[in-house]
This record gives sequence, C-alpha cells and structure tokens, in this order.
Amino acid sequence: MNTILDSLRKKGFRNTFIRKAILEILSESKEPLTYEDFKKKIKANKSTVYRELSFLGAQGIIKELHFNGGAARYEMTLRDHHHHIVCVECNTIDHVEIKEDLKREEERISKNKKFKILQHTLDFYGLCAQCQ
Amino acid sequence: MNTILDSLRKKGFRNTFIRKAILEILSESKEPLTYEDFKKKIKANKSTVYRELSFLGAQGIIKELHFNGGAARYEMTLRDHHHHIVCVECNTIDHVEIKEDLKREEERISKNKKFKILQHTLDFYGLCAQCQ
DNA sequence: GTATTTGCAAATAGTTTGCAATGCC
DNA sequence: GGCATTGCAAACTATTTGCAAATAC
Repeated sequence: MNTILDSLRKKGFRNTFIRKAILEILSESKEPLTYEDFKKKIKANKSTVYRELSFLGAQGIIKELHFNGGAARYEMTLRDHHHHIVCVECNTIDHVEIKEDLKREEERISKNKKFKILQHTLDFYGLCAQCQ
Repeated sequence: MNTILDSLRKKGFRNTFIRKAILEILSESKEPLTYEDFKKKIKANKSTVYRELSFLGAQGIIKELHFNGGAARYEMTLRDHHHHIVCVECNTIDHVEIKEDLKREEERISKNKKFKILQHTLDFYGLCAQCQ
C-alpha cells in the first residue's frame, strides 16, 4: 500500500488524504465497495471520491466492477484472476477461482468470429449459505 | 411472436401498439437493444417504453442485460444458453455458444462455498473484426 | 511557485413513480 | 364498465464537469 503511494509519487502524483484512505479501505475490504460505502467512511466530497476512484482505475491500481446494473463497485487489482459470486438476496460478494480455464474457448472464438478477446467477466448469481 | 401476444392475451393482458412494436423490433434485432434504440423506432412515451420492457422481462419474454455499467440492454429470451462478445471499440454485441460447460465449476462452488448458484453471466470484451 | 488536488454547485444519464386520462375486450 | 395501459411531469440514483480555491512538494 505504501509501495503504491511511493510509485505514484515518483510519477508526480501526490500523497493525499483520500488517496491513502481509499487504498486503505479497499485493502482491508473482503468485497468490492460502492461509492456509498466510501461515503460512510471518508469525509470528502462526492466528486473528489469519484475522481479519485477513476484516477486509481486509470493507474490500474483498482478495478471497477458492475453487477446486474447496480452502482459501480471497486476492488484492488489483484494478481490472481478470480471471479465473483453474488448473493441475490443480501448482495454480499465473494471471490472464486475457476479451475477450468477459458483459454480454449477464447481461442475458438478468436478463430470463428475473428474477434480479439481482451478480457472476460464471469459472475455467478445465487444464494449464499445464510440466505438459502 | 403472435404466439407470445396470444398467450399474454390469455392471461388478461392486452394487445397494444408498443407491446407489438417492441417484440417485433427485438425479434428482428441481432443485438440486444437499449432504451435509446427503441426511442428511435417507436413513437411512445419514455415511461411507457421502460414499463413495457420491465413487464416483458417479468413475463420472462425478454431479458435485461448489462455490459460494463452502460445502459440496460434487452433481448428476447432464447432457448439456447449463449454468451456475449462485446466490441470495446464500436460497442457491437454478438453471441457465442460455449462448448466447455461450467456445470462442474458450479458444483465445486456449491460444495466449497455452500453457495446455491441460480445463474451466471459470461461476457467477452475485445475487438471485433472491423475494429482490430 | 506551480501543478495537482479539492469542494461546490450544477449538469447529465438512466430509470422510476404517482396520478389522472385513455382505450381494449 | 372495469381493468390494463398510457402520457406527463416530477422524482430519483449514479455519476460527471467546470471552475475557482487550496495544498503538496
């Protein structure tokens, strides 16, 4: 986390309060957070928070996620490629790793459709242990 | 399409202009459409269009899709389970069918996470033939 | 000191709601 | 006639923008 701030500073960006706060909150969160979540924890203007989130996204430090058309959610860009399981009842979001990889499928698509795949999203919707 | 209208009428719903128009437009469209797309083709109030789209969704006749946080898109609920490839450049959307099925993965998740999966979304983002 | 960052207010995009009027069947 | 449907205006949610003031380095 300080590594991130340092490398940003090296690029000429500053070490500001919300920047630190957002990174800290996101590092400690098990699930991706919405603007509303940050609002509860950070005393800062709406625009500032949104701007910071989009800045960190542009730097590749965080990722913006969308589930079923709700508000955008943000999470740290992690090394591991994971997917999400979303409880349709209580809206909690958890991670999963997929064994079966989609590379073969992506190759088929590239070939058949002449479509160059850059990324994919795979999300599972259902009921978590509590809500079943 | 007339089958759909008939079965709706049997349930006490009426055979209205926008209902017919939306179904017709969607049946002819190769890609899922946004409210803005309908607006160009149908002379009807915004609320009416949105209400009709959500009505048809509730009836299971059409499906609401979301790609990367943009406006909602709608498509006919088709028999085949397919996925989407979205061009990040020109935003056209195409279908693909996946060979490798995710059932095994879903079973693993059910077991490990005690999460009951109801559905999933799998979308590929990249560059279409024209845009590469 | 200067470029980055912030707050504020207002604008924008997408969608929903309440309600009275309309029009199928 | 009665219930489904419509239009309109207004509300609402999520997000963005322009600009002048503040602040990190």
